[in-house]
Amino acid sequence: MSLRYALMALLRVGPLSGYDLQKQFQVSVGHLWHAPDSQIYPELRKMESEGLVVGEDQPRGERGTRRVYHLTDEGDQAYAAWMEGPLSYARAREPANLKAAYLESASPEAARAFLADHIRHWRGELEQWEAELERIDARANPMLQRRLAATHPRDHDRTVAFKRFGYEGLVDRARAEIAWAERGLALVDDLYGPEDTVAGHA
Amino acid sequence: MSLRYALMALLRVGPLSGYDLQKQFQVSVGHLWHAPDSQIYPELRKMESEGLVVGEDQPRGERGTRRVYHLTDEGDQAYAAWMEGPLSYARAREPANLKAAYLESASPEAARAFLADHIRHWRGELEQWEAELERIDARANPMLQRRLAATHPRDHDRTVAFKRFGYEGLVDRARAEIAWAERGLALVDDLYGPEDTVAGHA
DNA sequence: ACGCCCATGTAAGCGGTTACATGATTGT
DNA sequence: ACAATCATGTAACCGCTTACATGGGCGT
Repeated sequence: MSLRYALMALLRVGPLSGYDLQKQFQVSVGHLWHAPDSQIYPELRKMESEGLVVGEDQPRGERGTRRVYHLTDEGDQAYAAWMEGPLSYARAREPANLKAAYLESASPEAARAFLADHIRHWRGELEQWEAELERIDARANPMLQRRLAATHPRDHDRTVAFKRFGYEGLVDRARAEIAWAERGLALVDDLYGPEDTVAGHA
Repeated sequence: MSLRYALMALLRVGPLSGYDLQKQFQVSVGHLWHAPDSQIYPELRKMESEGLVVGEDQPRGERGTRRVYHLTDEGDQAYAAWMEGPLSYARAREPANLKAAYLESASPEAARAFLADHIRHWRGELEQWEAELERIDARANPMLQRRLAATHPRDHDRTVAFKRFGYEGLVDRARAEIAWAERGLALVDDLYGPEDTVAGHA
């Protein structure tokens, strides 16, 4: 239910073609709310049918066209309503914690592999988000630049500060997941004895 | 895709009727993986059709029946395969962080309300999970008691330790969310000036 | 007799995933 | 000429949500 608001957040700074929107999405708001292009195109059509955006077919070369989407007043109001209203929270559904709670039924090797993989996954996410934080601080993200160019300089610090704040939450999350899984590895050592090192084959 | 493994984790300690399973689910593994009863009954039927469980209709009173589910060998193996294999991770899709990153387009009041609500939500979750941690430490959860009764005393510490570990991750998460949102409230004060207190109407 | 709990679902719809499908344009 | 990338989708399926639906059993 949040995809459309993520899309509108981008369209609010100016019209974009479906393709450009999708590309910008992947390197900006897509870090916060993932969506593949195969979901974005249909969602735009659906939003158009609901009057939130209008699509304008523009010629491209001889035969090609590209569809440029503009946010409508109605879309702007829907976005504002989402921003002003409460968020609904989904109940917990955490596969990693679920599995962790029953690790006594896994082999020690599988338990270690699971935890190592958890660390690997969240380290990867952490890198992405930290890199994005740096781009935000440097005001280097193209979408952010467009956004700042479209707003009064007086509001720039606010815009940057909130963007930073949103990503900081993800960074905190990733760090917490990594720390948790590291404690898990120590716990496995405690319960089963330290791992035979890979080098210990001889 | 994890629901069936959550159900099998319970059925592994012994057969349960759909109803009992659903009830036990809500007060144990349901904290880690939420599912309403309207999802559990059909999932059990589906698992039966795949041979993971068998359902046995037992008479109840004169006309009533209850369907008692047993884990099959095939189900046990599927559970083991899940435990031994890797978990697949979903890409980030965090409505709260998404909204946070665009809070400059909300009124200060809405921003504060959002953050306060975030804190309220996660405090509620935190309470649940901390209460569950206490029940784990006291070995007071009925499902945990059944589980321990069905396993060798030598393995009890492990079982309890991993269950604790799983919930600790959720507790960490909740604390991180609360700390983040509190920083957010401070940030809003910084950016817009401190809130007029409710008492400040005079 | 009544109400609460036991007991088990169905149906419609939504958001998302995965895989597939097609063709035009631009730069080398 | 060819490749990369621009550009836009469709179709099938899956897990989950929400609301609705029904009836028996048991304790007071």
